[in-house]
Order: sequence, then structure tokens, then C-alpha cells
Amino acid sequence: MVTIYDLSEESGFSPSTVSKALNNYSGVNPATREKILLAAKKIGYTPNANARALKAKCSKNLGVLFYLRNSLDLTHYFFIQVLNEFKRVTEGRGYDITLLSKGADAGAQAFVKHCHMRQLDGVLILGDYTSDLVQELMISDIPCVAIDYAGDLIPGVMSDNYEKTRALVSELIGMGHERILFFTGEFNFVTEERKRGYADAFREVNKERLPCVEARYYDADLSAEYTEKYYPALHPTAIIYPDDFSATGGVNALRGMGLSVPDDVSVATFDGGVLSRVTSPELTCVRQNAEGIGQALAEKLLRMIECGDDKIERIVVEAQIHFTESCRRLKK
Amino acid sequence: MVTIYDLSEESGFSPSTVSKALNNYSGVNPATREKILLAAKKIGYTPNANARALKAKCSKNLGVLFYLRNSLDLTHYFFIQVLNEFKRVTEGRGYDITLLSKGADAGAQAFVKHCHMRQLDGVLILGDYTSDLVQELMISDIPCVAIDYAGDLIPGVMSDNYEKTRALVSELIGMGHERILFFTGEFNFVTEERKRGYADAFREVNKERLPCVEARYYDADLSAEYTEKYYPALHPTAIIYPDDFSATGGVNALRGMGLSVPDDVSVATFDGGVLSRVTSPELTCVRQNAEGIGQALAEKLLRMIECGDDKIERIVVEAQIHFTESCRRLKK
DNA sequence: AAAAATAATGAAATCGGTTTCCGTTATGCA
DNA sequence: TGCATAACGGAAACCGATTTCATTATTTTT
Repeated sequence: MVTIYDLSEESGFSPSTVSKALNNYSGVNPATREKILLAAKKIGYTPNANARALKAKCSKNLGVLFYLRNSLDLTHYFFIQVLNEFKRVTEGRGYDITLLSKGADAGAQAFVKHCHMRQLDGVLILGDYTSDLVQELMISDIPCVAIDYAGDLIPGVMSDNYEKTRALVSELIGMGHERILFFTGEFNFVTEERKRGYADAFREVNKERLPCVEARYYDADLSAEYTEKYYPALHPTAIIYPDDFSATGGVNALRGMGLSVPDDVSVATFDGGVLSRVTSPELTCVRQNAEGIGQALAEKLLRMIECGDDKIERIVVEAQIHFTESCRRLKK
Repeated sequence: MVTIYDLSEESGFSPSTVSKALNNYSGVNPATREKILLAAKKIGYTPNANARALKAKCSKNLGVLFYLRNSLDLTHYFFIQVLNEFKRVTEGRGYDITLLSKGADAGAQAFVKHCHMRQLDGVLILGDYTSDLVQELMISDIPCVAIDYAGDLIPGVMSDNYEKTRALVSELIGMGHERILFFTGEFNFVTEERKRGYADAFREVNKERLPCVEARYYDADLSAEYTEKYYPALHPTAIIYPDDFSATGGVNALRGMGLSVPDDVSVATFDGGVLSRVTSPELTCVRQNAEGIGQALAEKLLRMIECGDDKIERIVVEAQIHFTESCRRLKK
């Protein structure tokens, strides 16, 4: 390993001067700096991030916590898109990303301990934030941001769920749909916002709405089951699913019941990821802006770390309604 | 931060003894060890991984490189499953995972430099291994493993592509299909193996096969385009796609041409992830064992790091052929 | 020309661990 | 009882950076 001492010897300057030169500190002669940089290139010097972190108290390393329904799982297709953009932004600013885990012992404070151990500068939380382990992390001294979080422990970034749901439902009502079945996701802030939007769209036009069916899936099979159970009971002309998995499962179930989308029933969903794009017909959706969300999360977290920004705010990233032929206008 | 010195003071033993006790070294009285462990719990001691790595020359940290078509991208649905299992295994053995990136300057040796900087103990390579940057990494002194790699620089883990393709095609031939169109993936070892299996299945029964169509996609739109172009020209009774994205795109294109799957044309694919499961009908596939592959990668890499295993081998993980109604028997 | 201010550099302490080496005490054996 | 050996514990060096503070050289001020 090539160290700063080797570089000191090679360039003829002391380690302290070398360090200052490499870090662009003032108080180093430009000519000296040049010589040192040249020598560094010559002998192939790479700084040791661990040594740096030890002394500097900052590791330039961020943690990412994927925590879904009490298990660590990276395969969530929407969150991984968010992470992808988060990574792009933070790595451009010189940060690395480490995947959080519970560690070997996995007792209380598992995540907090993990962060302290690696001296992580901050953490991105994706997923369930209700678990104790995650709450401990939010309360700790480690800067955190989360997606879809609306509590007052840390900042959260989310789509404008109320507004876009209201708009989507209004549009459907305008197309003649009055029996719109809304399968909601699990109970949380996002779901509540969407339900509020759904209810308000009907309230605006003084119409009666169907009861929402609470179902916490992200699971095509379960969604199929619910569809088979509730369609015959409620006879909706349109169905809204809370995510792509549920929607594709639901569409298949409808087909299985001999129904055509959109001739017999219109379908819309949230997310609008690759799943809803490859099904035919492509599904109408409230497409969340994964890139925008990832970017907003990254920028907020970096501000917290680098600028001491401690404002616990909700940052809203506009989603987009994407209408396709999966929803059709009903004739009067 | 609670350090080993605080723990030394609290327990009444010197830092060196404390270190030995914590690391389960011999030469420490069990009673002493107990006292130290108790004190550690009491004051909430968390070891500093950076300090440890600095001295111990081993960071207990692994790098993961997602490198697809010259860009760093985490959203590959199959690789992310592999990584998920890789992570589960390695974190159980006390390792953390850091996502590799090119760093700010991004010149030659970018990945190698990144590894040295963080003192990574080893690297998992997912994706393109043809790029110079990845080759540099393979040649370096850092232990690496890769998926679907069959060169002689590092070990590789892969499915039994030849065997399973041969079996799939044989089965289709047995069902009466003779005009089987095989859209292959990009040019690499995996594709060559599959083509060999395809060809051998026809050779076994002395039948003429259609020419394979090379297409490097993982892209539903592109696959649709190819399907629209080649179906009318070759009139196959069955089509095999190289991945789920291509398959769903292809199926939609076929439907667009007024063809039914499987009544007019049978369809099979590789991977068999969530995409091929939610389409209707669910697609026949050679389902790669993502968990098995992730596990094999993890175990091999850990053996290389911990046991000095330097055997450059190809590890084969059996895939599974999953037949569904997307392929039908042709009547004589 | 002397004094003061400024710029450039280096010596040394420090971060929080690990590890080598050595001294002390306990134990086994004759 | 005396001696060799083993077990235990601690002092100190070290890993590779950063940072404070002192020192020297240079420039500016009076």
C-alpha cells in the first residue's frame, strides 16, 4: 500500500504538507502542491479512507436501510429505483453507500450500532418505519431521511399523493365512472392521503362513493384473491390498485373471470413501473417520480450532514398521471 | 463515542487485554473475559470498524459492482435478487456491503482505486465484465467473483445454460414444434452455451433448425420490434426469448399482431422472474436459481478471502425448467 | 534598518483500535 | 524447596491519515 509517508518521501515534503496539498488547504505554495500532485500520480497514491475517517470523524459513507415488513430485502422494484438515483447523486459528491444490516448479534439498537461501528455520516431509510429498530435509528444522533415518512422525527420525501389521487378519480368520474373500487395499500400516511383524495373527488361532485377496501399487498396472488372476492360483490366499473404488483395480479384475475380491461372494467394503479408498462394494455397510473425522489432524499441528507440543516420538513415531489387505454369513457 | 480505553477503565483491564477478550483470543482468563464483556454491555461499547481495519488490514467489507452496458445501475431485477441472497450470507458472516462506484475523478483504475481506498476485502461483480475498468479489477490483487463469467481471471458462477436450453428445446420439439425461433441475448459465454444447447437439441433428432437471431436487449420495446420484424419472415410455431423483459415485450407485440399465446405461437423465456409470472399466461421458462447463485458467489468469495482458496473454477448452479400453458402441443 | 506581519513548511500528537513482546505470577514436576 | 514452563496481563509501537502549533523564511511597515 502506498501511504502518505511514501508520498512525503517521494515529493520531499512532510506528511502534513502533503496532506494539506491533497486536501486543497490554503497555506500551501501552489508550486509545492503541483509537485506533490505529480508525485502522487507517479507512485499511484490512493488515500486510505479508513485512516481518514478515524481521524476526521467523517467517513464519507452513507448507510441505506431497506427494511420491508420486518425483513431486510433489496428486491423492492420501486425503492431500488430511488436508491439508484440517490447513489448517483451522492457518489458524485464523494460519498459511498453501505447497505445496513442487523449485524451478527442483532439485538436492540442493531442498526444504530451498525452505523456507529462504520461511522456512517447519514442514513437513507427505505421501507417500513414503524419497527422499533428503525425508530431507534430515527431518534439517534445520526442524520436520517426517509421516503414516505410524515412523522416529526426526521424529514421525509414523498409524492403529492392526495392531489394526484383526487385528480385521477375526478378524471374517472368525468369519464362516467361512479362505481370506482379503491383497493388501498397498508395503513400508513400515504394510504391515508390517497383515501382522502379519493373521497374528496366524490365530495366535489356530490356523489356517493364505494367503500375503500383495505388490503396490504404488493403481492399479485393476494390481489387476485381480493379482486375475485370484491368484484362480484361491488360491481365496480373501474378499479384502482395501490401498486403495480397488485394491479397485474388484479388484471389477471379479472381476465380469469372473463372480463376485459378496459371494455368491462377500467383499471388504474400507483407507481407505474416496468410491470405496469409491459402488461397489455399498459396501465393508467399515478407514476411516482423515482428519480426526483431519490434526488431530493440525497440533497436533503447531504444538506443535513454538510450544512447542519436540521429542519424536519416534508418534501413533496410531483407525481405524474399517465392515462392509457386501460381506462375507457363510459357512454351515458 | 465509547472507545476501548473507556472500556479498559470501566473494567479495570488494559486496552490490550480488552482487545484480546473481545476478539476471543486465547490467553485471557475466562473470568476476565466475562467481566470485560459485561462492562462492554454496560457502557454500550461499539467497536470502531475503521480503526480496526486500519490496523488489521482487513475491513470486513465487500464491494459490489453493478456494471451494465457501461453504466452503474442497480435496477437489474435478476442481479438484485442475486445480491439480496449474497448479502444475507455475507452479513451472517460479519461482512458489510459497499456499492462500488467510479469515484469523483473516474480515470483508469477507478474501481481498483475505490477498493483500495476502502480496503475492501473482496468484490462481487454483476454485469458486463468486458469493460476495461472491470478487467483491471479482475487482474488486480483484490479477490473477485462474478456471475456468468467463464474466463480464467477469476472464478465464475452460472446456471447450467447448455443443458437446460437443450432440454427445453428437446421438449418443445417433442411437442411437435419444429420452427422454433430463438432470440438470443448479447454475445457472451452464456449466450453461446444456450445456442449450443439449442443446436444440439435439433441435431439429436436430425432436424433442421431456424437461424438464431442475435439481439441484445433486456428491453421490451426493442424486443417487440424484433418480434414484429422476424415473426412474419420466419413463421415460427414457438419463440424463445433471452430474458423476461424481452419476453413480455414480445408477447405484447404478438398480441398486437392479432396472435394468441399459446394458440398461435408458444413462448418461453429465460430467468422467470416476477415479470414472467404476472403476465398471462404465465410464461414457460428456464428459471435461474437466483438464491443458489447468490449463495455460491458468497461462499466462494469468502473462501478466497478467509481460506486463501485461489482456485479459478466455474461453479454451476442448476436452473429449473418451468413449463406452463404458454407452450402448447401441436397436433400432428 | 529594525520591527512586525505574513506565508510556507514541518514536528508531533491524535484518532481507536491490534499486536508484539516482555514481565509477573501460577502451576507442574523432580 | 528449587526450577522450568505455562498462563495471564500490560507497555508500547503501529496502522495511515489529519490537525495544531511552532518554526523559519519572506515581505511589508514604520
